[in-house]
Amino acid sequence: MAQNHVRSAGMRNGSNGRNGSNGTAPKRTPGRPRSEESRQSILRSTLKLLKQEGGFPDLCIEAIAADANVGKTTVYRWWPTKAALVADAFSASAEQELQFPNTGSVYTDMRLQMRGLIRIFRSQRGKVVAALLAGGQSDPELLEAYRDRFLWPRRRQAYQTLQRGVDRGELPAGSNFDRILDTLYGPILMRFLIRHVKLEESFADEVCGLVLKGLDHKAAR
Amino acid sequence: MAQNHVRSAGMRNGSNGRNGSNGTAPKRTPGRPRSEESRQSILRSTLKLLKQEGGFPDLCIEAIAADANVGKTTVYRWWPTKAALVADAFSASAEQELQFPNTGSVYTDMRLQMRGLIRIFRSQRGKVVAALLAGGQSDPELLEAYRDRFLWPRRRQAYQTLQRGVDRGELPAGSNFDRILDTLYGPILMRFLIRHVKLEESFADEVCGLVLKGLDHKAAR
Amino acid sequence: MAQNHVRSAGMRNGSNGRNGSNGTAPKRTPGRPRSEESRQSILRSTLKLLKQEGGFPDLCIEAIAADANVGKTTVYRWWPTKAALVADAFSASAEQELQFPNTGSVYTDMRLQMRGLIRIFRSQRGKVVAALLAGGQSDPELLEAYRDRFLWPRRRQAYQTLQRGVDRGELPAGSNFDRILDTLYGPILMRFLIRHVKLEESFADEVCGLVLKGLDHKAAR
Amino acid sequence: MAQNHVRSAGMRNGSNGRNGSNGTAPKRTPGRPRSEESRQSILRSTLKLLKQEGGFPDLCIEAIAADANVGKTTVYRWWPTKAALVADAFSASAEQELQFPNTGSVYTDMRLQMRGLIRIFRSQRGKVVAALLAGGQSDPELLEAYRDRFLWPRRRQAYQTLQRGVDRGELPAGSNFDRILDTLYGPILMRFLIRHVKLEESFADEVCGLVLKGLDHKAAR
DNA sequence: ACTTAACCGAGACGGTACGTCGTGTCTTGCC
DNA sequence: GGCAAGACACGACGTACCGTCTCGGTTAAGT
Repeated sequence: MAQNHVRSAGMRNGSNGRNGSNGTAPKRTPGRPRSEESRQSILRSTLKLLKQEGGFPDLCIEAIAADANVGKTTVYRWWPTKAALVADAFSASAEQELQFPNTGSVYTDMRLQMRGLIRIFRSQRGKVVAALLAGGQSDPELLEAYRDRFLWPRRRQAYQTLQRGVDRGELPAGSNFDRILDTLYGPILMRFLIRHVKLEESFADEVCGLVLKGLDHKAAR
Repeated sequence: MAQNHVRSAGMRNGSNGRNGSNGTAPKRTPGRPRSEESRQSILRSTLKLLKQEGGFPDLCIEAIAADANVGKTTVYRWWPTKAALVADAFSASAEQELQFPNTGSVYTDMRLQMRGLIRIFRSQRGKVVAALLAGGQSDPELLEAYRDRFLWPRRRQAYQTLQRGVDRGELPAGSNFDRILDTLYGPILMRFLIRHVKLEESFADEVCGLVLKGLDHKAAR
Repeated sequence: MAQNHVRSAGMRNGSNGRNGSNGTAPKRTPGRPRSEESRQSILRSTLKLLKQEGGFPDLCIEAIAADANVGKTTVYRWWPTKAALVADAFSASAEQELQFPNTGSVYTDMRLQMRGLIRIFRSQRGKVVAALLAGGQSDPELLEAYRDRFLWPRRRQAYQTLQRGVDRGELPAGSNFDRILDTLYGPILMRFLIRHVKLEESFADEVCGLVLKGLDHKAAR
Repeated sequence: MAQNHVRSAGMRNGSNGRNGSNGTAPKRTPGRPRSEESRQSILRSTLKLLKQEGGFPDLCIEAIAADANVGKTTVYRWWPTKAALVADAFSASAEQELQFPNTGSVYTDMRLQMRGLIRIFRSQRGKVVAALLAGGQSDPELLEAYRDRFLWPRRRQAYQTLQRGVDRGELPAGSNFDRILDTLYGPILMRFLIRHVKLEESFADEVCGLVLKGLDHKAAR
C-alpha cells in the first residue's frame, strides 16, 4: 500500500499528476525544473556500478556522479542516502516483471513464478537484490523500500493466485496466505543468500511439491 | 579454544593448544608471545560495536581498537580483514547453543530447536547474525565463515534428528534432508531479514505443521 | 549618482543619468528597466556582510543575494566579479567626507583631516577599507577601484592644501607632494593594517609634527 | 617577545631543545615521530604556489598537498588554517635577512636596511608578504603571526640602531622609536600595498631625508 | 491592445575545494 | 617479536559556493 519512495523524490514540477479541481494552472514551482536526463543517468550509473564492484558497500557516490556526468550535489539533492538511491534505481528497473500466470492450477502458477524469481536471483540483477537486502539490515528505510517496491506488489498478486486456488478447491478455505508464501519463498531466499546449496530453478518445483501438495487435504490453519 | 580466523593465520605462539606433555614439538617462537588479553578485548569490542551501530558497514576498525584499548596494528596483525574479525568474534560467541532435543518425535525436535533459533534472532545476538549475512553478500569469505561456524555444525545435528525420524518411520526413507531443512528454516530467515511480518516463536510451529505433517504420507522424493 | 562598477557595464537603461532635456540621445532600450530597488538592496547587503564576516574572502555572493532578497542572476548580470561589486558598494558609501579644512595653516589642515581619516579607520567603515585593500592585493581591479574612488579624489584636495602652504611659505617651493603625503598617511595606514600599535587620533598630530615641522626650514627637495 | 607559532606546531619529539635537569631522557612522545621531510615539502610547495596563482585566496590546500606529495590530512594535522600555513612558510623563508648595518650613522643604517626591504617587496617574496597582510585583515591570528615573526624581530634590531643614534647624539634623547619607525616604514608599505606610485629603492632615501634630517635639531618628543 | 525585449525571483545544474573520517601501512620506544 | 601510540598517503565523504542555465512572471516601449 505504502508505495512512496524512501524519501519521496516526488514530483515537484513537470507534467505532474492531475491537481484537483483547478484545470487551468498545473501549478509549477518556480525555478529551473529538475533535469529528467540527469535523474535517469544517475539511476542507470547506479545499477551499472552496483553490478560491477563489491556490491553495495563498495559503491561510492563519487563514482556514480562521475559516471553519470553529473555533479555530486545533484545526487545528494535528490537522494538522502546511498541506500535510497539504490532502492530507487532498483525499483525503476523492477517495474513489470515476475507476473503470475493463470494456468488454472495454483501449483503450476506458483511454480512458474518462483522459477522466474530464481532466474532473476541467478542473473546480474540478483546482485542488486542482495545488495538491497544486505544494506537493509543496517538501514530500516532501505529495507522498507525493498518491501514497498518489490515484496508487496508481488505479494498482492500472489494473494490473488492463491485465492484462485482456494476458489477452485485446491487449497483449503481459510488458508493463511502469508504463512504459505513465506514457506514457499523463504527457502529460495535462504539458498540465494547463504549459498550453502546451489540455487537451481528446479528447487522451485521441489518446494512447491513439499508445501503445496501437502495442503490440498491437510489443514493450513 | 583458540579460534583462528577466516584466512587462518595459524597459531604461531601464545598460550595455545596445550603441548606440555607432548614430546614432539614444544617449539615456541622467540619474542613476546601474543597477548591473550588483547585478543579477547578486541573480539569483545567487535561484538559490542556490531550490536550498536549500523551493523557491519558502519563498524570501523579504528573504533574497535580504541574501544579495546589496543593499537590498530594489533588488530591488523591478527585479522586480515574486517570480515575475518567479525567472523572470529561471532564464532567465539557462538557457544554451544541450539542443541536439538531428542523427544522421540521429529516434529517436536525440530519445532523446539526452531523456536530456540527464533529466540536468538529476536535477541541482541540476532543483530550480529544479520550483520554477518549482510556483510557476506559482498564478501564471500564472511559468508563462508557463517556457513562453517554457524550453519554446518547445526545442520549436522539436524541431519541426525531427521535420520531418527526416518528410522522411526516418521519421514519417508530417501528424504532429501537439505530440501526439508531449507524449507523449514528458510521461512524463518525470510521473516527475520525482510521483517515484513513480525517473527514470532509460534511461526516455528506453523512451518513445521505445514512442512512436516505433509511428509509422513506424501513423498519428499 | 549612478555609480558604475569597475569593469564598467555602462548604463543601458533605467532611470539613470537624467537625459530629459538633452536632445542628443533620449534613447531608452526597450524591455523592463533595471530595478533600482534591487541594485541598492544588493549594495546595502554587500556592505553589511562585508562588515560582519571575515572580510572580503569570506564574503559570498550567494549570501548577498539571499540577504538582499534577490536572485543570484541579478547580481551576476550587473557585476562581473565579487571585487567589482565590493568596489561599487564601497564607492556608493564613500560620500563626501574627509574634506580638508582651510585654516590658514598646512599643519592644522592636514592634522585635522588625518584625524578624520583615523576616525573612519577606527569605525565600522574601516573594515570595508581594510577588506578592499586586502582583496586588492590579489585583484588589481579592486585595488584600482580603491585608488580611483578613495585615494585620488582626496589626494587632489590634499595637493591644493599643500599648495596653499607653499604659497604661504610654510612649505618650500618645489616640494614633492606625493612624497610628503605618503610620509604623512603611510604611518597611519601601517598602524591601521598591522595593528602593532593602537591607532589613536593623536598619532595624526605626532606624524604631522615629525614630518611637517621639519619641512618649513629644511628642504623637501 | 611572543615568538610562538600561530598554533604552535612546536617540537613534540625529535632532537628538541634541552630539557632542564634531566640529562638522561630526552622525553620523546610515543608513536611515530613527525616527518620532517613532509613538513619541509609542504612549506616549500606553499611558497611555490603562493607566488604563482592569484595570491592567498586562490591558494588551495588540496593543491599544496598534491604538489608536496602529501596527504591532505597531514597538512590539516599540523596547521589549523591556510593562514597559519602561509605564515609558517613565510617565516621559514624569512630567517636571516634584512639585518641592520652599523655604519656609524643612523641615517645610513636605516636607509640601507629600508632599501633592502624595498628590494624584497619588489621581488617574488613581496607577493607573500602582501598575501600575509591581506589575509591578516580577516584573520587576526595571521596578522599576529606576521607581527611576531616579521615585524618584531626586525624592530628589535631597529630599536638598537636608533639607540646608537641617540647615544651618538644624532637623535634627541627620549625619542619615541615606534613613532619614528612607523613614519619611516609606513610610507614604503603604503606604496607597496596601494601601488599608486611606483615603489623605487630611492624612496628609502627620500623618506629618511624627510624624517630623520628634521630630527637632529627638532624634538621628536 | 498587442508584441517584443529585457528584467526579475527562484532554484537546479556541472563543478571545485573544503575539512573530516577511516583505511591499511609505517615507524618509533617500551616490554 | 608483540604491543601502544600515532604519523603517514590515500580516497570518499557530505557541504558550501561558484558561475551558468532555465523556468514563469513582470514591466515598459514600440507598434
